[in-house]
Amino acid sequence: MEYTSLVDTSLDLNSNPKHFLSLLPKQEAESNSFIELGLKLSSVNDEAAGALVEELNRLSAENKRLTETLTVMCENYNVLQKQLADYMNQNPAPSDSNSKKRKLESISQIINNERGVSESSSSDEDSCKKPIQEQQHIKAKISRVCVRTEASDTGLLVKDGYQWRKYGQKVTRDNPSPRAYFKCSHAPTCPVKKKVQRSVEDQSILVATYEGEHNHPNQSKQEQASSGLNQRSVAATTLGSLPCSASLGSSGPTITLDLTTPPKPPTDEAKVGGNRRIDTPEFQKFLVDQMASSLTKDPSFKAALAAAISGRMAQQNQPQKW
DNA sequence: CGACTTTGACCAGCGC
DNA sequence: GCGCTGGTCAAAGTCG
Repeated sequence: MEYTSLVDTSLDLNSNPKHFLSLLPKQEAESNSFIELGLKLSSVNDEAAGALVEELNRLSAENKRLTETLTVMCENYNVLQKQLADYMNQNPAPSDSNSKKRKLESISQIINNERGVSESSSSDEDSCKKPIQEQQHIKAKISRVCVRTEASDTGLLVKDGYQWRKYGQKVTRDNPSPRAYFKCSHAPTCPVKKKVQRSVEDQSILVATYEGEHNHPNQSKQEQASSGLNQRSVAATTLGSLPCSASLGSSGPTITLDLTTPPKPPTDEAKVGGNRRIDTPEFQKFLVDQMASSLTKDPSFKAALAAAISGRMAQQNQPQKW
């Protein structure tokens, strides 16, 4: 079982447009830009387009670097898991069957820790740990999300679009920061629970552990969709409202890495309040960052772009009209 | 006044 | 069996 084979570490569809341009005939690729990939940005002036391309190139480079980092982490994970499997073989667990809840938790925590900090895991990730879980049954879907917050932000709030009701707080032994316990309060029957605690290594990172699956739609998305916003703008507005860099993977089946930390606008003034200086180059760059970040996270955008590209490639075989 | 948060008490699992 | 620990409950407090 290769962990790396289960994780798509590439986001090159959105962050490496050159890769797809290379799939096209050379002359076409040379004349093509991201604008011509169906994004209809023709109304944007050349300067803005150049900035966008430059930004995409920058994101591409960053993505590549982070992908390499993740690959190394995955390799380390595989090595550790192999060692763990060897250890388990040499020291078979006693057959007392009372599911060792805490033992399992500590094992998975070790594994998670070895896999890096800013990583969210999901049920698919759990399949990577099958040798362990085949021995120990896990009923609830457990996922972990790491969220970087402002250093000054001392709260334990992770904005993920759901409504949570805090029902407890504890100081745990292995971490001086208190752990907060939340239940999903949107639907009374929703069994999802969430634990939020600051990372031991980096106090600015909130580690949220989700247990279970929501049996209702995400409220914020629902509301915004019903108010006429499409998902892409929802993502943009959500990200824009977040004071942090978030890796959300609570409900999706895939591991989600936030490879582009949403940059803060150059001034708070540009970000909040009615005195918004939206015409400043800094704020426009911020918006570009936000949009690029949103687009890279949007699966539907990926699908649409893939469809556009494949459609475009299909057109290659026919007389070109554009 | 209802919803939410806080916080001490309680309970169950686990190791010794 | 006992103590430690994590998780949950529920009454009291807070807020809009």
